[in-house]
Amino acid sequence: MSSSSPTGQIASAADIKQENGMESASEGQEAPREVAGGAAAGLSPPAPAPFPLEPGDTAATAAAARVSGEEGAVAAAAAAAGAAADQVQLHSELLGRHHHAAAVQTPLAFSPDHVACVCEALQQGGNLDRLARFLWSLPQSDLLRGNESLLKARALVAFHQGIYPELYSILESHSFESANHPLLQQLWYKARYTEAERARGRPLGAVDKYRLRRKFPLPRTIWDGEETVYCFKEKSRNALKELYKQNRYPSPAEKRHLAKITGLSLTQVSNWFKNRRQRDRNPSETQSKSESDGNPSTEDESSKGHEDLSPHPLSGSSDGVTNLSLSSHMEPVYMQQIGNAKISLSSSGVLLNGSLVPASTSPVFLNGNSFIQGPNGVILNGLNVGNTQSVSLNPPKMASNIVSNGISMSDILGSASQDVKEFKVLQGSPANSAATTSYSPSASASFPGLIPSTEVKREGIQTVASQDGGSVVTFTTPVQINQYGIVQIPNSGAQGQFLNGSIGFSPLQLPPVSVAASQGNISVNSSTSDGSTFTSESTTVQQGKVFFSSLAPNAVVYTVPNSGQTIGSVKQEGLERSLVFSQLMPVNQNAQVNANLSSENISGSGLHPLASSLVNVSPTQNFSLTPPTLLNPTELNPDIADSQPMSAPVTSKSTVTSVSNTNYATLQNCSLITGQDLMSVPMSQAVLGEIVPTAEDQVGHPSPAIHQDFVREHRLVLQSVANIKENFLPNSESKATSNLMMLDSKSKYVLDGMVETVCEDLETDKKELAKLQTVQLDEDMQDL
DNA sequence: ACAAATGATTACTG
DNA sequence: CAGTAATCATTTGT
Repeated sequence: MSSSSPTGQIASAADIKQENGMESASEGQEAPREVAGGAAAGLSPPAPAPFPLEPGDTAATAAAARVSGEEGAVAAAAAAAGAAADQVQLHSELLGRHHHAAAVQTPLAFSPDHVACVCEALQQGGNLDRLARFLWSLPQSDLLRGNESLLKARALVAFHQGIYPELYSILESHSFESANHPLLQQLWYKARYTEAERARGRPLGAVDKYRLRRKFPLPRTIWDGEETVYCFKEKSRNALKELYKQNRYPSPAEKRHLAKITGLSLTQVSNWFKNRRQRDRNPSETQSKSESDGNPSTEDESSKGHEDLSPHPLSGSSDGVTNLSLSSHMEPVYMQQIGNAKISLSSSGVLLNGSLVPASTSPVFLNGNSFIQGPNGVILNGLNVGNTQSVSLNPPKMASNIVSNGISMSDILGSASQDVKEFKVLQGSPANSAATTSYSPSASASFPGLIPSTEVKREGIQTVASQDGGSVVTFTTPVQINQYGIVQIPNSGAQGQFLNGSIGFSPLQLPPVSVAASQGNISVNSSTSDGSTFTSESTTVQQGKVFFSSLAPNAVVYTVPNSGQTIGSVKQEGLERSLVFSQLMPVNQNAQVNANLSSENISGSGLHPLASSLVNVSPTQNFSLTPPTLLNPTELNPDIADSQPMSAPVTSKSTVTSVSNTNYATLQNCSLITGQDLMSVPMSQAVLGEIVPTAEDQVGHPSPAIHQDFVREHRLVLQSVANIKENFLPNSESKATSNLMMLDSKSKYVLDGMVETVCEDLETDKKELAKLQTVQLDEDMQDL
């Protein structure tokens, strides 16, 4: 068909659609908001007490609340932020003046991160006027210049105020993270529509809008370039056709698999088949005769899909562990939006198994099957899972949040214009999909083919991983994952393998950073396809911002490249803001990063909460996790363990932890602003026991002993929760819990979801801004 | 503007 | 709950 649109720019429609909507359709339209809200509500409550955070920290509180998803909390946070905004002004001025001065001294200064947090909070709160005022008050400092949160805020304000040229300028001048694309795209189109409406004095029809979209394609700065036709990506459609050819009535399992592969929701897949059958049945009506006269079905295929059809284009790949790229494009951001949903997280963070870790840099979510992208972060979720399944994140909740970036997004946008509808859709779609959740179910999907791949994958996985089902993923160096869930490992012949079949994220690419690599760490950036991202970030990366590795099913390890040192500490010297995990290596040598997740079934639902939490932005800031390591018993030695603590520096209050669990490990943390800006979280080490998962034992029980020790030694809390699932992944109900913390029997707590993100800015750090004391900020916030 | 293509929705059935 | 048929709404092409 029209398939080919010209390369470049056209297509934006796709995105729109997604946003707008057709997708949303079935699963439940309105659900989204509610879901989000509802879920959240339950969760938050508990949080406060346990938190290590300091009492007075309003910001922190707000953040926490937000994380939890509770609306009220959010509102409160927003309010606080709003209040803060005024004061911030003053500070910001000071900041402007003194920013050179060491942070150390300046008592009143806000770091870019803080500014970003405030921006995010105000955005979420929907308080655009305040946001505008806040922006006005900011100094034109270089420090703030490239701050994405700030740019986003400026774009929102410009939109809200109807200053479209400025809006366009902002959107075109900076490459935004994919997580922010949905929102920014909305602003872009919405502004175009509004201008056109004003110009012609009458409301626009669907066709008019379509024309405008074509006329004003999205700039690549806010669009990954993925094209879609009638809402579906061509690849997805091809996969559907393939299966249809073989079987017009796919079983639920097949549909699920297809959904997973294509990134469409189960409903969409079902609708597609339904429509297809209907149209084949009575060609006269709908269908054009063109296709086939007689036998639509058969013919169709032949006619349409020649290429694909016969050979299985996709299928071949299935086996391939390594690379495949199906179609030409690699990395669209939205790509698969996970089928159901696209989730965007506002902040940055990483979700590992359900837990979040705030990452300063860029986040990616790797989920078992699906992947969610957040603005910055990545979630690694169960990468695969053993037997049954992977962990899935349910989008639903996430969705809501996501959207949320703002809860209020809609509000915001809505206020500006009438078409709330559109936005609504946006939100809705994700949510809906989420609801479906279907993704997870099956497990792996490695490949699109029509093949019921599950089996295959599993095998692979299990093998590698432990039997728990947890699988391990290893990347050697740069890894790329394509939409279909295949991971590519470029360089190396390495051994890196992705065991999971499930992982699917499209967009992620891991840049080959020499530095990182050398150290054995990998950094993951979420970048859009544009090279730009990477480029720019390279620095960051090198500094060690990132990465994660994971290990055993239980444990997760993060590694930080930077220092070189292995174990020990990561102090953060240079890095102030980024998170750093120190490293450790995972079991595999090869692997630089390992992610393990566990498997079993985690139901998607459980994750939701987490996800949701991510979404929010919170004032987190930088944090660093120190020690990472985790290791296997083997690998870890006590020594290491000891050492680590030291590293943990300074400051602050941190918290965090990781949980190991059998089923999955969670890492989370939270951050908050600390006096120093950094939080350090020591992680644990050994926590989980062995990396190797051999047994299910682990699954069942984490090794207590270790924990205890560990714990004691470090303040960290690591816990393994025996039933994480229960706690974490409970059904929808439990979501509430998630945010929070879990106490373990020993009374330690774990923070989950704290993260948040607002701090995407960490990047700004590159510049190495001075660290401003945040304390002040905190205080301010408190005051507020 | 018109028409075709396509995804989604609704009502009904088994 | 899955199928079918009818129908709507949007996307896309002319």
